[in-house]
Amino acid sequence: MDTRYDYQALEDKIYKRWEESGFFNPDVCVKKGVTKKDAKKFSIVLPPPNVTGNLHIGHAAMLAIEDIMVRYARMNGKKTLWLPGTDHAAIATQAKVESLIYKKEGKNRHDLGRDEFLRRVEEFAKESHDNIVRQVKKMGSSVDWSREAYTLDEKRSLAVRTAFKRMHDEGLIYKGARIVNWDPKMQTTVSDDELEYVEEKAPFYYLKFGPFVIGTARPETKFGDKYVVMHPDDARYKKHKDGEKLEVEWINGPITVTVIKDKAIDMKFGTGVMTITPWHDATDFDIAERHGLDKEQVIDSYGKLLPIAGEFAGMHISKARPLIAEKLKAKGLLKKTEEDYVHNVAVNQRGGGKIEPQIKEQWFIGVNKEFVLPKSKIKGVKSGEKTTLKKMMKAAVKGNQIKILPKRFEKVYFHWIDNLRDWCISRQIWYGHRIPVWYKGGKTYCGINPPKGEGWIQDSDTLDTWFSSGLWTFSTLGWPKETKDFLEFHPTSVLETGYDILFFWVARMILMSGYLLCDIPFEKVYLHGLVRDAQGRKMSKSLGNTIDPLEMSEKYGADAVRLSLIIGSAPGNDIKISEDKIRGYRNFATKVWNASRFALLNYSEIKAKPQFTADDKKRLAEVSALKKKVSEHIEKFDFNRAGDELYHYFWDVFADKVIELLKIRLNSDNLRDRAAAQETLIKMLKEQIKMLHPFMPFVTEEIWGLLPGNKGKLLMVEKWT
RNA sequence: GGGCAAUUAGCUCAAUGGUAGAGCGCUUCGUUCACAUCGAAGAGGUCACUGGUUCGAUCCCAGUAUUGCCCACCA
Repeated sequence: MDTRYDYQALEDKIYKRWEESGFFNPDVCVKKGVTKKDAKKFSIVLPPPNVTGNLHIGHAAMLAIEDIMVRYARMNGKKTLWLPGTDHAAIATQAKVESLIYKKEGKNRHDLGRDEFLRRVEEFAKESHDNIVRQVKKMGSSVDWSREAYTLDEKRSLAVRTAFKRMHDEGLIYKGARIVNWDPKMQTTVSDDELEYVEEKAPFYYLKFGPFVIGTARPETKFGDKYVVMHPDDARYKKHKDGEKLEVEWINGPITVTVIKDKAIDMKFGTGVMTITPWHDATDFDIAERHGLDKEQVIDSYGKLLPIAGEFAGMHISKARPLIAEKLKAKGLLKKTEEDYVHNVAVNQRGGGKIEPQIKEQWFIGVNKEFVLPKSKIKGVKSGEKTTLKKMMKAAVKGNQIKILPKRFEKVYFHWIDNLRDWCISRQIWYGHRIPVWYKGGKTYCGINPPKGEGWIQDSDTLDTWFSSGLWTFSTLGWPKETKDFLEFHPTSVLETGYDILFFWVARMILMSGYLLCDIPFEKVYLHGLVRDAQGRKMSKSLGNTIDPLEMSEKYGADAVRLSLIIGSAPGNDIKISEDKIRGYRNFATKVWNASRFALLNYSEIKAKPQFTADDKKRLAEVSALKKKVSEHIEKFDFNRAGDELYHYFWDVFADKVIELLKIRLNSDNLRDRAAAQETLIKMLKEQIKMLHPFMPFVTEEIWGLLPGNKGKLLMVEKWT
């Protein structure tokens, strides 16, 4: 046994042994007798990484946490499935490939055409996938590769089309002209959750509008204005009655406007009066809907003004804005300009442009539309009783059927549902699941397979990537077929992911599973924090503070990287990491190795019957007590404390005290005493190696195989107790 | 505007109703003895502040301050 633990040489070899054993697959475990046939299940799906490139340190944290749960469950005799896969990440992947191609060849997707472009994306996705698989393996993740899935593969596509059709036929999915977040750069809609707000400084104009003064940062939207809105309780405008008509001199001449009273107006903001642009603003759209007002388009999909803008038609809004302000000024309509007004501008999170709200024909999932669950397994939703997606999503968590940990995120979840609007699921991008709807003449057909007959044209839109992710807990198990896997492993035991995708993903899974299966997708949700640098800053390429888990694994071993991501951060809190911290845990791995080496060097087959001292018994009892504590912590998802206890017992007590005290007795002439010392040492070590396995699987597996009586055995399927 | 969290050693963070812990850093000493990727010893903290509950509060409660995050909104 070498002085040093050579993780570089060993980790890949160990992973290969695990893979070849087949024990990542629960069926093999049953077949080979390491798991009982009727054992309880423990199932978890891997949150599929996007095929946009490499795994980052956040993925490593996720893999470490999940692997601890999975290895613990497996060692406890559960029928354990950890199902891996990757996500096609529609818009993110398309944006990435588009930009790569543009940089390299100066071409955009339209230059290449849909087929060729998709071929390129697939090529990129494949490479990215292979890379991800390599990295997942490198971290020691005990996932069942035989069941690997991709959100865009054939089986998952069938699930998507089936889900779409069922929701479409129920009327939950509908096509409608509603206001959406339009990204003029990517030329697609994005959902509310995909927006990011950035502060922007812009001039803020106060304009004379008949007897009123209105404020705006966007004069370019004002061409179609013909309604002026104020709060019904606003005393200042009491004399103006709802529905009153006024003649007003405006940008391109006199217009007739109608007074509207609506409670959405904030009396304290500006003058308490505003004009509305229903086509280009969500709040305005809602007001217009409430009062049945006309909606007019002013800006086109590319951000250019339409003929309604008169002389400004065809001009891009960014260019037109100052010119319009000038014209207003010349006409004496501009009362005041506030420079450097700070407001938030919505931007497409996925590398897109500034959002221009537009009214568009899109596909939506109606979250307030009533339907009936035939055979509800969700507490709080009765079979045959009317419910809505919103109500159902709430009920699943409210009844404690799904537990979200840490518990504070339950509130966040409820709050999000309260604010939820219909989910826009269509995207005008090419990479993704094509909407399973076909048109011919005036006819529309929605089906799992294309309609028979000539001349049908499929809807050109694709689905929001989260539509397919929402099905992940069961599409990966074979749904819509009632497979053995599906019956055995669904609902899954735990869903573990970062709190940043609680809405995007966790909530959508509850929605999909609830409607399609009348059941919950998972029993528990454990949310981990975001990984930050030693100063608590977000890791980003521009800050240059990223820590690459692969590079760190090469340098210090995957076990060290895993421990550094687990220990020292409380559940749900952000995880701080630094190279120093990783080095610290590398030292621990070396410590474990050396202590084991010492135990082995001092082990011999002694015939004498060991005569244990009171101290020996006390130590062995200590280790049992430790196991109890560690088990409790793991079951409560408190991996930090479990790891911390193990670390300190091993180092401070076992290595520094116990071994030192046993040294004399290990050379004793009293054979019975010597045997007792040896036994105590090996037993304590074995127990600790076992307990450490979920946390640092590589070094412990290697040591296990070297311990007496373990030749050829695999620690990963040893019994925990 | 609403909500959530944090505030503990030089730095980054844990834990706990009974005069505080770790990693890294720092100081001193120590390598024939598993390990210098080490060991031993040590310095370093009115646990943000103010009240309250309690025999006792860093921990529970209320308030204040600062920081961070989430949601809504900014016409």
